[in-house]
Amino acid sequence: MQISFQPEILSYGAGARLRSQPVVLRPVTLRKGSILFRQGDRQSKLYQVVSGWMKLSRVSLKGQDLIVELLFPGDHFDLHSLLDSAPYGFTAASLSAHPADLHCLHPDYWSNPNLVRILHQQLAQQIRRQHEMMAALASESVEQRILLVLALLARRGGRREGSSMVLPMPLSRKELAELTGSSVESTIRTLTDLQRRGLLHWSGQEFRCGQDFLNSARC
Amino acid sequence: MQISFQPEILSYGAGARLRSQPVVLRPVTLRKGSILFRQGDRQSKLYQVVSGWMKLSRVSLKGQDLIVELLFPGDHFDLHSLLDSAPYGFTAASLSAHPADLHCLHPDYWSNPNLVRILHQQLAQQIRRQHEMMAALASESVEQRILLVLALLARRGGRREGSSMVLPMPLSRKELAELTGSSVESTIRTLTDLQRRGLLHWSGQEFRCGQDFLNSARC
DNA sequence: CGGGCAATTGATAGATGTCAAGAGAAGTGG
DNA sequence: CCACTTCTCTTGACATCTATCAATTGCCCG
Repeated sequence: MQISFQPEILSYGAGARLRSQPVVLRPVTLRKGSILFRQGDRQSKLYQVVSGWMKLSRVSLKGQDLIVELLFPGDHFDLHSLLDSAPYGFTAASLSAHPADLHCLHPDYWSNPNLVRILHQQLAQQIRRQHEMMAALASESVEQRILLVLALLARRGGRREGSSMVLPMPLSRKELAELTGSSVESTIRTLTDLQRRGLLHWSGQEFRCGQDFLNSARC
Repeated sequence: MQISFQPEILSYGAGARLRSQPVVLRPVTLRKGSILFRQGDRQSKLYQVVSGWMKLSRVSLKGQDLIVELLFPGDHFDLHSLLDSAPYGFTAASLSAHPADLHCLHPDYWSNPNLVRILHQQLAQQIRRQHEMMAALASESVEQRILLVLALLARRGGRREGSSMVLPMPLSRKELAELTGSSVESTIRTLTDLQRRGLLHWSGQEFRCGQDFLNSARC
């Protein structure tokens, strides 16, 4: 079952049209779980997520994957590989359970002031989310880290239903573990524990939990 | 004893001189361990580290501090608070054992293309370091995380002496713990363990270790 | 039908946080 | 200059969280 999710594709304003150039170079479609580029690749392009979700992940010394960033419709990547021209520090792929549609943008994005403003905004928010995740990884329990991810998903794709929140869970258990920096087993144990305590319910790819429960993830 | 450390203060090129405006608005001097701004403050200025070290830290839910970024002479901050105009997400302070000198830069930095290029470079490197640290926090031991910090200090202020590296350790044990996301006790235990195994020696604020030992921290 | 993968549960070991206590260093005030 | 306080650094004992290993189930896909 596909989760409906209204994309917030941003318009680039008059700047692009005035120069009568198309901003979108070409569309890209990814099957579920397929890789767009790999850690170490050298080309640096600008993509925008149109539908579906993308994950940016790196492998650690021990061969474990860590999802460094989760991308939603409207998000651009990779912003910082544009700033320096170093090779990609991570692998970009669609989530294992969902296909994704992307736009590969025209290389002269820097001449479009509207787009540049959007990119700067997204870059700053990305850094803030990373700080939050670093703090959580450093000093909080697996439960708190999962809560943080749930709060993120609620912000980006959740809807209220009475006093509870319904949020999409496009991630497999393995991906959720890679995003929270814990093992699959610990992640599952924590989820079932939350369900047993009546704080969280799920069916298929939808999670449901109390509003105040999510708020306890605030930093 | 003060550690000598050659600052790599970058020149801003002809752009600033051409407009015959001074880039440096005013100098700032911080005593050891004093706070420049706090998490939640709303003013967003651009500073450059001239001498000494700065730390950017945030407090987690449990009241623990985590050092999110360590700044060396030549580094600018806070770059991403300039991009959006949200309040600071962390507290900026000099290290507890060293004073620091800063430059508060003129607010029209965006019109200086040379400076913008430098800022973009530093921003990208900062994000890459954060990804590295996130991966380390998620899946590596305290020893590996300390090694990562030592490698960083070696890159930024170390010197070779024969086959071994001598590197400055401006951080107190507490700060080193906050930077590696572990408790002070675990940090100390790991350090003494490394010394007992003959891999690391220290006297005062200088650490000495083998080159190949540091290389084992590479990702 | 069979193979492979995701999800789940149990048992166990190991790493690390927490608490407690003491030594040393540094700052402060008389 | 000396007592006093305060903070950092250090070590030990212990509890607890979480990774790891192992095994089972169920599902999807060929």
